[in-house]
Amino acid sequence: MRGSVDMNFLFTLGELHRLVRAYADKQAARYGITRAQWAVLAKVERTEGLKQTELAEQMEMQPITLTRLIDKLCDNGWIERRGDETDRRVNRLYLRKAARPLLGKLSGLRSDITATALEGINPADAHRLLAQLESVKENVRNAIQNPAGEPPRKEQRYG
Amino acid sequence: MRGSVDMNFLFTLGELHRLVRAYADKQAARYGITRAQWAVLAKVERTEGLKQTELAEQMEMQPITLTRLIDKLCDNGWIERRGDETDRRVNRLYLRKAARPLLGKLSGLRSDITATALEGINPADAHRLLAQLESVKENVRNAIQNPAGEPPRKEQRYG
DNA sequence: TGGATATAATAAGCTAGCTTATTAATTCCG
DNA sequence: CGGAATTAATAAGCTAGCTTATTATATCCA
Repeated sequence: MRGSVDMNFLFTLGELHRLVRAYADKQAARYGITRAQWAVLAKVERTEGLKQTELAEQMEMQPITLTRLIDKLCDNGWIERRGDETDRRVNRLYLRKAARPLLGKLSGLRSDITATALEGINPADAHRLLAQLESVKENVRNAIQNPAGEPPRKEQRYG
Repeated sequence: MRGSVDMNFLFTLGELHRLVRAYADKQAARYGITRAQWAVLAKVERTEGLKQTELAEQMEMQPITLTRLIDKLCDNGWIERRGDETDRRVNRLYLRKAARPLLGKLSGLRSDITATALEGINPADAHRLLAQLESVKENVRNAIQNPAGEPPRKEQRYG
């Protein structure tokens, strides 16, 4: 039995997230950016040319949530939307030069925050922790897509 | 070096939290409550008579955030505020009878959600995972209270 | 070919976080 | 005692999530 684990996993995650967000937002505010916007910027850095829907899916968020964050990143001149050449519904996202110095600073900040958060946990354990979090993510993603009691649906297609 | 861990901890936590919140909120909506309100209700169940400030501190949230959640729990008749007898600034929180059946259902739901999330992780590993998350919480709480570069301040007192 | 359906992005309005400021009550101490 | 400082709770207004609905464009198939 998971007994005592029942008591805590759901709410511990929420409390931890609240603390980490507060801490990261406070640090990132020095550079005029929030943690949520930073996450988007980091994804665009890693994979330029993504569609908004693709990015939203990768970040486990709804497209409308992403739209607002992108609005702010564009307002600050860090990224830009470019229309897709063959599908006029689609925007693709690219870095602008102004983002470069910021990205350098954020890279160092990410290391600092991670080191602070994981202090006292040895590298092997930290690695396993991350892997377990990814595993939990996968479990929850599956549960959302295939709710218990409903048969798993096939991939939807046009038509 | 933590190398690859740098890449992922901060944002993985955010993505996991988003997924779990979406999942838990969808489940809890069947009972007319949100996950955030549920967390407050569960704390009050465990420790009746808490002051709002004490509860906010335990939940790692700001008092004003808690005020709003309590408003809704009171509106629904699940808890009530009672003035402290010796300090008229203070509200203390108590369950109302109407919360009992709800709490029973939520208890089962919590087990289900935890089981879903931690599927495939054996109990010993799940236990260690929880302990590590608590440890990370402690690290971040300390970092917020004693920012690097500033000397740790003594406990503040009246006067 | 053209209507039904699907998709991409966004708008409106909600919850839940936050910071900063306000009000009422309490405590400290000169 | 009485003023200064502190604390408890809340208000106002922001960010970032969400659901539901809208608009424009693209695809499928009869």
